[in-house]
Amino acid sequence: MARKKEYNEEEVVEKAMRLFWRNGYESTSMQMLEKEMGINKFSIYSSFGNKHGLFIESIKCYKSKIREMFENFKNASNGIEDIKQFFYDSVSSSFKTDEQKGCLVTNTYNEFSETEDLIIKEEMTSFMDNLKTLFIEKLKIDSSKDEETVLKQANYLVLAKHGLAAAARVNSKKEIEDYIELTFKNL
Amino acid sequence: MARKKEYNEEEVVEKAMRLFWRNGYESTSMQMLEKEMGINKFSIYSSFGNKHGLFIESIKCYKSKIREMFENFKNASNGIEDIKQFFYDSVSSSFKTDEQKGCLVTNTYNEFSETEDLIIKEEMTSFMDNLKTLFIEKLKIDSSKDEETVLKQANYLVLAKHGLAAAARVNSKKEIEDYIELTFKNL
DNA sequence: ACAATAACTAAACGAACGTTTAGATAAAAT
DNA sequence: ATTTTATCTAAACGTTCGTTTAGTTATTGT
Repeated sequence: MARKKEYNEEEVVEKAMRLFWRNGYESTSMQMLEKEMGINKFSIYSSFGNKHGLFIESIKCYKSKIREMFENFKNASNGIEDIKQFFYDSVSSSFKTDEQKGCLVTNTYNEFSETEDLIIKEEMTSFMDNLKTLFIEKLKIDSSKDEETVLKQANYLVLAKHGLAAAARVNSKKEIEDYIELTFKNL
Repeated sequence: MARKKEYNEEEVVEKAMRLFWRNGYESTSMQMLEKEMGINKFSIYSSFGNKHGLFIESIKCYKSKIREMFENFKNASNGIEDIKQFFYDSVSSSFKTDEQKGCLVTNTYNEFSETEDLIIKEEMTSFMDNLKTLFIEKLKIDSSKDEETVLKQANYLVLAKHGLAAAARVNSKKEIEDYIELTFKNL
């Protein structure tokens, strides 16, 4: 055998994730990643293959970080009120620090909207489909709604969530809260 | 004197604008611009200084292209119904061709959200402030609304418009129409 | 103690970027 | 017709990018 790694892969990938979250994929250079992760290029390449591989791991890391929030959402039983709480939760990290903006998955969805990167596409689609299914589930708790209304409102909420994540990058807390309140006014 | 330019600056800047609109600023290279504009690098630099200067001119070109839509909106007198029509108008160009996605200003707003580029910031802010003022104006036509409600709804609409432009890049026509319809049910 | 080998540092790679420059071309002014 | 000068083509500039490679260091098993 030989010497051991001086870093923990899970730890450094979380640091990479935060950097990608802050700057996006293209704007984050290997040089910046070296500095942020505290290890050098050789180590990054030997652990993650290349920049793309590191990014995929970063997205998976992000997903696991927000899994708890998703579980809370899934297990709640107040219907629409839970969706609203989920909206608030999903922007709360933007308030806590002013470094992480919006949602990494949504940011990526926008940055890669014109790309043909199938791996990224799959990660995005699974996230969005999952979200829509959860919305439908919550909306159906109100049994007075017919199927068509549920689907329409689910579409609406997915786009609203998407827009919210985009807006969270540039708008103020007050503007965002006004937006969430009015979004749920009529559902 | 000497020979004349073989190209028209207004014409080539419009071609550049379409390319920036399609790909964003960073992803559009001078090489792509050469090809799309039909002139070579030297001509671009002598006419617009540099890539940044060309981009600023492209944004101005975009703004003048949508000015007509803004004028129609400004001169209409049906209040909220006009805002709704403006939302439909602002995504209609995404339907006509599937090349231009969303709104160039909003795309730029997102791409440059972390930058310190003051010229771009100013172009974005003036656009967004202008939009909000117009929304407030239209909302006030309904005199039963108090000031606070008007401001709250204006915030809501600005974010909804922002989100719509983001969503227009990735979502289907049906999803977008559902979104617009439900957005205005909350007012 | 020593050989084996994984993990480290640091320099270099080719490609692409935005930008500049040198030289050929063509049109207006004299 | 000749000179002047703006516009053209095309090659080269210096940087930065993601990636690879050569060589050093340190830890483990024998």
